[in-house]
Amino acid sequence: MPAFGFYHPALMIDLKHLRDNPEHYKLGAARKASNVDIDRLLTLDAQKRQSMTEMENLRAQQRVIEKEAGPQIGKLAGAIKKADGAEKAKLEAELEALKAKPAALKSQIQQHDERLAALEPEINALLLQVPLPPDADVPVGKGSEDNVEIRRWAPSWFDPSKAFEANKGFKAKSHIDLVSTLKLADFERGVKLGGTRHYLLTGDGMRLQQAVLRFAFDTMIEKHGFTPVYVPVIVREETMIGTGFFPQGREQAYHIEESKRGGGHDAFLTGTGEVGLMGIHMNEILDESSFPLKYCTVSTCFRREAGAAGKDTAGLYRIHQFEKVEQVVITRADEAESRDWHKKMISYVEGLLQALELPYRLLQCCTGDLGPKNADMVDIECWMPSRGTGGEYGETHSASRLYDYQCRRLNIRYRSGDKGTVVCHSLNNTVAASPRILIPILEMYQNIDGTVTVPKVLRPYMGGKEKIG
RNA sequence: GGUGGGGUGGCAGAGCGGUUGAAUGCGCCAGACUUGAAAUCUGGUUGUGGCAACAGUCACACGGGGGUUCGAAUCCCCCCCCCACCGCCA
Repeated sequence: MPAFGFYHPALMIDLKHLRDNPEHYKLGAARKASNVDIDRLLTLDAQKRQSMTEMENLRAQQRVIEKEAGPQIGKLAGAIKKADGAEKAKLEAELEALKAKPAALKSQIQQHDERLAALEPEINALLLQVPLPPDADVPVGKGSEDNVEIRRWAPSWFDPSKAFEANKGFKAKSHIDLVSTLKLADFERGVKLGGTRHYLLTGDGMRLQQAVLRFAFDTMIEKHGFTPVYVPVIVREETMIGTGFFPQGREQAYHIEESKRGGGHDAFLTGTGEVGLMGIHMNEILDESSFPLKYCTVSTCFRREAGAAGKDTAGLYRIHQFEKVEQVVITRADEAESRDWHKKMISYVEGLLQALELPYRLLQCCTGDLGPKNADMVDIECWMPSRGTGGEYGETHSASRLYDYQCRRLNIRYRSGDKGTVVCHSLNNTVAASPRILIPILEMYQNIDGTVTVPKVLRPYMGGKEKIG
């Protein structure tokens, strides 16, 4: 593996493709409500290439002169040491003349070099902001309100089109009430320790979380053949940029300013295990025969929730720290294969939710709801009886299809016989995020007497326990 | 935290001011031999970018950035990373 080097700026997006298809990228940016100035980027890029071509020609001249003059300079310098008087002065003049030739070129080269240095920061900043255009089959829309439902599923014993009470014969309590009476979580002490949006999970609350995570993790490893990995959650900025979370998502991540303490480098806390998993092969050239790489991790996730002030302030829905089982697939650059994996990764989650017997629906996210790095995204939402009035679906999973956008930034490639080195494709999807997933579990499995039945598949992870409370 | 040693092509590992984009070995690809395979032999095999895009051609890159020099993988400065030993420690 190469030692850590900064990503190559040209690897941020496929610049060649952008030059050939500017309208495609402009339309893509517009549909994602990005205001990146692609025309400006193209202008600067053209200037840069022109300057580069001129500079390279000068360099080539310089190299020719060097090869001719170099040995002569060496000889003259030797002769000067031995000579004296008029002879010495003459030789010195010759030497100066020889040296002057490449020196003239050098100053011209330097001018181009300075021009390039002046252009590059703006070009790079623009390049980093160009989003991956959404796929043509992604519905155009402004935000989450324009997302399109794909399908629903519910266990035979629950019909989400009817109220909870009609299904179960009593009024649903919210998970906030349930965790309070059953002593599964402690918000006051969480806030005392960590501030707003912090919490403790206690007793069977903690145990239930461990059970879901372990069930989800084991399913991915044992049933679907994913490779289990434990990854850093404290990473360098390059990793955040490479995975596509920065620069746009910078405000969302906790920043550890180690450089201000005089040592090392700054670090950021990751908001998802995806960062660690995708970072594994940063700056590597992989063997095509190793594909697909299927990684799964469980990690603590940190999110500042900047811009979400006042939203979902109560309960376990939106918090700063949580646990998540995440799946990631890296594969060869093939659209059909990418699409196929996307479907598979979603089906793994459906299998899991069906095993847990939680009603859910699949949402095709519209263009306005996609992040910069997604060509396509499908959200999975679980039914949460206490949300809104009479229950609502709430997001619990998100499955992204990224083409080569992320691998390009991370510089992850493979050798392909006829096409040389090729940038890989990557995909990711949540497997289970807790405690958010505890909301539908607790609320759906609550009983009229205030107890909560433990879902069958989780009982082996709860010491056989069937009921909480 | 202290002291010392290092970062070179897919991997291992030479080179330590000029013709070295880089020896050698491994791996990989093609060919020869073979009924086939192995072994052996021969040749090929870094990446990125610009221009042309059939072939090609030019430039840049020896952790990253800057400097010295006519010329740097080789010398100097800053940064990042790794390793060894000591100290501390979940």
